[in-house]
Amino acid sequence: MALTKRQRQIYDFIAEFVHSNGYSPSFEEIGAGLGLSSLATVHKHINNLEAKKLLRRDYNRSRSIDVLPLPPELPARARGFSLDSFELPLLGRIAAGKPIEQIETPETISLTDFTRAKNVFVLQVMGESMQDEHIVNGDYVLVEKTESARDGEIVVALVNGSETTLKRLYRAGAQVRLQPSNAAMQAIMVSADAVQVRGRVVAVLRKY
Amino acid sequence: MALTKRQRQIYDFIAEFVHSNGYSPSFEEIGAGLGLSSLATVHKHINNLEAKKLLRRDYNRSRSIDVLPLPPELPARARGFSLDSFELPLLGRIAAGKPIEQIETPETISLTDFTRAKNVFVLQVMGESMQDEHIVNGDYVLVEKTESARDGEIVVALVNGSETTLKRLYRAGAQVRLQPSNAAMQAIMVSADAVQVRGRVVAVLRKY
DNA sequence: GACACTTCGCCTTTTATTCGCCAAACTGGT
DNA sequence: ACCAGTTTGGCGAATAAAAGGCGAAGTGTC
Repeated sequence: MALTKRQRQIYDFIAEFVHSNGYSPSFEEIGAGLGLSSLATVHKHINNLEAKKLLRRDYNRSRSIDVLPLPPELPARARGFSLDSFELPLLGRIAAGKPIEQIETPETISLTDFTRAKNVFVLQVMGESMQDEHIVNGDYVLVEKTESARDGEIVVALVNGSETTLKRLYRAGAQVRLQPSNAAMQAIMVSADAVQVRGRVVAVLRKY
Repeated sequence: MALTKRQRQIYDFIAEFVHSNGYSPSFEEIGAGLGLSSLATVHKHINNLEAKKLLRRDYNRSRSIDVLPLPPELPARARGFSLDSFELPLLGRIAAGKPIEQIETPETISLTDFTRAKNVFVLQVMGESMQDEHIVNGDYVLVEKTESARDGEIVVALVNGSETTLKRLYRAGAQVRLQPSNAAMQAIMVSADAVQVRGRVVAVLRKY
């Protein structure tokens, strides 16, 4: 009993609404958000979603919708994911205290840049070892799988076949310096052949 | 049994009051804080919130309201993924010096969380005003367009109709505190009606 | 006896329910 | 490939019920 596209949109809209407002939307707001002019339509959708156990609500109660968790997700591979346009408008630049500087030619920022290569994976960072780099506990790093890295790049490295770490890599002759980005921590010097590069960090993502 | 808009405001007001005063408000203070002239109205709201297990109090006792915690919000992961979504494998967690902790059930991290609402735009951050937040010069912030924001969220705000800034927003009665995340900078206090929220930051992205 | 909470009746606004009707999208069978 | 039947998605309007609000009089604590 899977969701239809439209049901999916309704569910997403409600979940998003609750997430950002802290209370549930009225039928009218749902309709407005999805371009529906009749509350009857909204009502029908809500009933369907309730029957599918994705929402719960009290009869005739205003704003009483509770969003229930979706059933566990299928592995991404099994679904065939599309790399369709994944672009967000880049509206301008901002600095505290100054108005937004409008950009003449509206650019977009594409998140597909990262997947084009198709050998990108994500790691969640624990701890504060990269704090001087402004990468903090809980952040996600997008890592491009590669065996080579250039000097100064942040890499995921396997040291002595056992420890995997996230550090900046600098070559120094036959040696390699793995430099953490935390003033309180020490760099590690190891011979080049004891280090295997697993990938390099191409982006950092933090969700609020 | 979700909250209505007004109930949410009442709850937030009481929680904020207790947080900043250390004791709970009288019905009159609640009424004054929310523009209610009748204590009967306040009373009704308190009863409703009590029925929803968000407050607890003793019958007929002054200032006896206890604020109960809100039910936990669904984690983003449990909320959304769309079928044409675009996801990257989340392989594990990493902390400098420790091996990658493998995740039992390979999760994925979805970037479509951000586009679902479809009213997301991007701003590039200039300057160091958010450095304590680990948002630095050149980073991109993904901003969800919205007029309302909850306490403590990072928002894009228009102040006095002219200045647009990126700050954390805290309500304090009829005033609003805009808090920069840089110890060297001062917070701004302005009356609530001089501030327009343009959007709230949902994610930070940094490209290398 | 203050003061703060409670209860009552009544009103307005907001929100949900339901009914009938139609179009488009899927489903299964020859 | 086509037809029939079912589900899904959609409209507007009339109806009904919560939710939000008021003032005033009553009641319980300190």
